[in-house]
Parts: sequence; structure tokens; C-alpha cells
Amino acid sequence: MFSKSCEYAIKATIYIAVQSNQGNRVGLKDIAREIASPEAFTAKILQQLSRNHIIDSVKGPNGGFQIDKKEMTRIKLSQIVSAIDGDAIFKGCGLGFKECSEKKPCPVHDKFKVIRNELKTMLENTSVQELSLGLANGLTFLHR
Amino acid sequence: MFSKSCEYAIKATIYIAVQSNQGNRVGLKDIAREIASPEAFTAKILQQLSRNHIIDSVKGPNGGFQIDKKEMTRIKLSQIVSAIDGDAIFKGCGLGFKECSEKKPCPVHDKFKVIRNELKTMLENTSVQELSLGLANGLTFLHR
DNA sequence: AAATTAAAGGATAATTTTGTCCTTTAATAT
DNA sequence: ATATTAAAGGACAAAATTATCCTTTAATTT
Ligand code: FES
Ligand code: FES
Repeated sequence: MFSKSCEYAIKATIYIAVQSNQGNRVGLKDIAREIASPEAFTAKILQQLSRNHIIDSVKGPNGGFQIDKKEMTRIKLSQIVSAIDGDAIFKGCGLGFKECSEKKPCPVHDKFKVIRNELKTMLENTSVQELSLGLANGLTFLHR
Repeated sequence: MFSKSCEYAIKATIYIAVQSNQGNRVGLKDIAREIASPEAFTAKILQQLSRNHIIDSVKGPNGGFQIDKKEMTRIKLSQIVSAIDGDAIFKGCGLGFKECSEKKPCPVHDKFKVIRNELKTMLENTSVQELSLGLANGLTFLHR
């Protein structure tokens, strides 16, 4: 469904959100440990998120990553997915046509687009804030 | 969403179904041309489908691939996807946990499982027969 | 039986994704 | 100012996916 990069991106963002809510800026090591991801690889993904203004980064001592509190409710899962995986999952053809079209639909088009749109809607309506609550309350987890 | 292999597998199966309905057995070259896929790679996928009893294969002159007419309504998209990509898409965690669980859910679990189940249901209820009709009637296409 | 046809299967290669290592840049602390 | 800290970035490596080539097996035709 999502690439490994995207999975890490989502987990990292949620973890940073929880910590930011508690006023903590978090470093790479901390994040990678918490979401059980390879450190150097995670660094690349955090860079991408930062470039896409999904998270903020600060260099130097006591540096690290954070998310602006008021931005947190505005950032949706769809933005993270777009930033890392692109928009193929929202608009792409289920059978790999260059683009999905009503004019020349693939055999699964009618059935696939329904699911794809539901996924799109879900991702567009799910905020990082919202997901961070479940984690902060111990109802959800970032690793096993 | 699906792997390239799986996309080819679905397209190939539908094409074979249409041809089988018209009493034609079809060869690799024919299939690969029709679904615009690399020939040798497609051969591997057809082997997998054959081993999983989704299609039948016949060697030698006038050999090729076919699908039993009465089997065609029973074969669902889910079987093709399972055979090629496994069942991660039906049961897997959206954030890559080894397995999805209610006990220790990831942050997107509640929202993700809804979509995943809808996808599962759609795939389980969509027959190859059904999809082959749209193609035979010129309403859908296997390439552009 | 021999030649021909077409799928099955093994080995190998290209590409993409995932992951690592090391240097550079920018911020803070001494 | 200098040293230290931590992210940014470049180069490289491993693994998985996608793709190709060639040989073998099994069926049909001559
Ligand atoms: S054309 Fe394939 S999903 Fe729309
Ligand atoms: S635990 Fe992640 S989707 Fe269920």
C-alpha cells in the first residue's frame, strides 16, 4: 500500500507531534528508536518531510525536529503520503495505466475508483493531531 | 497498490477469459502484446497463475493458455492477488507492523482497516467473468 | 521416429527501493 | 573565537522487484 519510506514518515510525524505537544523537540536517534527504523534512512525521510514543510528542523545542540502546534491540526495524512510516495495512490490506475480515465477505463476502473476515493477521503480527513492523541493516550503504538 | 506482476496477472487473466469465452486458446506472445507487457516476464507470471490453478496451460503446437468456462465465474480478483502478491493487502498493517492486531494497533489502524476491508470485499466479490464482459463489449481496455 | 511448436524453468541482468557511511553545514555552548 | 552538537547532503551498498536470455520439457504435426 504505502512504501516503507512512507510508513516511516507517518510514524515519525506522529511521534514528533506527540512530543511537540509536550513541548519537546526530538532528535533523529530518539525518533528512529521509537519507530524502530534504520537511523540513516530515517534521516533522509525527515529531510523530505522538512523540505515539504510537514515538520520543522533545528540544527545544533538541543536541535532536532518539531511540529508547530497550530499546524498540527492542519497537516493531514494525505500530505505526508503525497510528499513521500506522490499522488499515484490517490489518482493512479489500479492496473498501472499511465493515468486513470473514464474515457478509456481499465477493467477494474469502476470498482477500483470507489475504494481509491474512500482511501483518498480518509487520508485527507485524518489529521496528525488526531492520530497523535491515540498514541499519547496509550491506545495506539509505533512499534511492537 | 498492486505489484507490477500482479497488474500483469490480472490483465492477462481477463484477456485469457475473454478469449476462452470465444473458444480460443491464446499464446504468450498474443497475451503480452495485448496487455503491453514484457514477454519473458509475463511468461513467469503465467506460470504462477497456472501453478495456482487460476489458468490452464497446454504445451506444444496450438498450445497456450485458457480458463475453464465454468471456473471463470468462481475465480475472483482476490485469488489472483493472493497468488501473486500474497495476502498482505487483505490482512496487513497499514504502517508495516508484522501483523495487524486490535490488541496493539498502530495509529492508523481504526481508519485503515475500514478501507482495507472494503478493498478485500471488493476483490472477493469481483469475478474474472464479470470483468471479461466489459472488455468483450468494448467498454474497458487492457492498454492505451 | 523426427521435426516443430510452445510452455516451463534456470541463470543472469537492469532498475528501484531500502539502507549505510562519511563529510559538510549551521546552530549552540564554552 | 573555538569546540561541540545535530541535521543536511553526497556517495555508496544491499536487497527486492522487474526484466531478459537461453535451455529443457512436453505436446503436436509430418
Ligand atoms: S483506468 Fe484503471 S482505475 Fe481508472
Ligand atoms: S495494526 Fe496497523 S492497521 Fe492494524
